[in-house]
Amino acid sequence: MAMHARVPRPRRDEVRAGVLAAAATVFAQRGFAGATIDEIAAAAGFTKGAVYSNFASKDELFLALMDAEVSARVGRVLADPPTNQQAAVAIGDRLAQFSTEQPDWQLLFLEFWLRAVREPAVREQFVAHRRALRASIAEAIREAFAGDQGTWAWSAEELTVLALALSNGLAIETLADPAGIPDGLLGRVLDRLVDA
Amino acid sequence: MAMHARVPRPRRDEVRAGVLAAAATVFAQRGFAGATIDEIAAAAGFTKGAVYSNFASKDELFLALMDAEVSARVGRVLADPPTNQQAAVAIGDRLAQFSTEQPDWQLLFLEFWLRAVREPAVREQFVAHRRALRASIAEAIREAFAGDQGTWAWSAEELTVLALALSNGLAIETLADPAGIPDGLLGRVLDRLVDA
DNA sequence: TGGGTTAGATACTGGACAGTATCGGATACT
DNA sequence: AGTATCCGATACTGTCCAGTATCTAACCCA
Repeated sequence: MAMHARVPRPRRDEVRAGVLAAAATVFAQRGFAGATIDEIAAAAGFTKGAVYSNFASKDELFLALMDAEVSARVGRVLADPPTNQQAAVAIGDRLAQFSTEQPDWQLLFLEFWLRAVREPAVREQFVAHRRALRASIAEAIREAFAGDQGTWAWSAEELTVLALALSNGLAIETLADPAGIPDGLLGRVLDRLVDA
Repeated sequence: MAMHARVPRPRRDEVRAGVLAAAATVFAQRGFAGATIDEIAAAAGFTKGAVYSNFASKDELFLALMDAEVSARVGRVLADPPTNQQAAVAIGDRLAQFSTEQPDWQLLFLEFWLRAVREPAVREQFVAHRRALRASIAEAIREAFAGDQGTWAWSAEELTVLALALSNGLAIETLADPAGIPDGLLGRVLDRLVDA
């Protein structure tokens, strides 16, 4: 007669979190279409059943993932706001870090973006998140440079858009061809852009 | 006895060109994975057989498409080179036009990029194209600003990378959320970057 | 003009995968 | 303890689609 070790079942939210984490890496590695629910489940140490027990569909899993990831980034950009003249550079470096430290995220971000452009439901969420992110950064910039903005060629919003665009654009070039792109370019550009 | 109208068969290169054109729109609309050979063939007015008669696989079709598209862009960026102080702005505007006039291509470009990051064979071609493009633009910049470079904060290569990154980054933001991004930003930034 | 060749059309195959139906064991409540 | 409920595992289904085998009409050259 076999002994049965008493193995408590993982709690539901642990399962959900595990699936989300696995989904992040698998989606990033394979792309949305290339990723399979089976692989995501296996990577999380579960089976397909667990995934469908927690998420209604592949799309919903994807959206939930986007929700979680973007919220986390917004938090990181806002945390510990720089308050001196180097704020723009600091923000630039922080943005650049996202890409270099976690290239997976850059891939995921573009996957989100591609789906957002093609599917209205995804797009709505994406745009909302993106605007929130921009508003947060613009506010941080405004605070950091309080009283100084008259001398700028840019509004805080424009500078935000530029920083994000540069960050993403450079990340794209860098991820595909690291050798071709000089380091620290983002910081230098931002510095020059805010240098009155 | 039925009459047979004499319908000449389209020439081979016409078929190939038609398939490539159809592939551009279908891939852009559906993404690489979402696009089917059947749909591409139908959009071109042919059947799957015609596609496989001209291209060995879906991957090769995609690569051929990128080849054609990128070559065309390089040509357009280099054609009629601006030779005055406004060169950077002109180049910036020209790049921005690509995204606004033909958003489809921006989608394709990113789709291709995602594939390049994930698949070494694709990546090789991508990097080669990208470097050729950068070299061409850098050369054009150098010619346009001949004798003037000593005063720059950037090398021609750096300026090229910045222009491309800004172009792509801004296109990403704009395509997802046109309302949130001011017009003409790219030109203004480039102007400021080269303003000694 | 006829026979060989080319190239696109048609019909089919095999595999992959999202989603579902059902099962059974763990948990929770009395 | 006994019973109901939850939730993940397992097994299955239906569909979609890349790629292929085969066919045939148009092309081309002698």
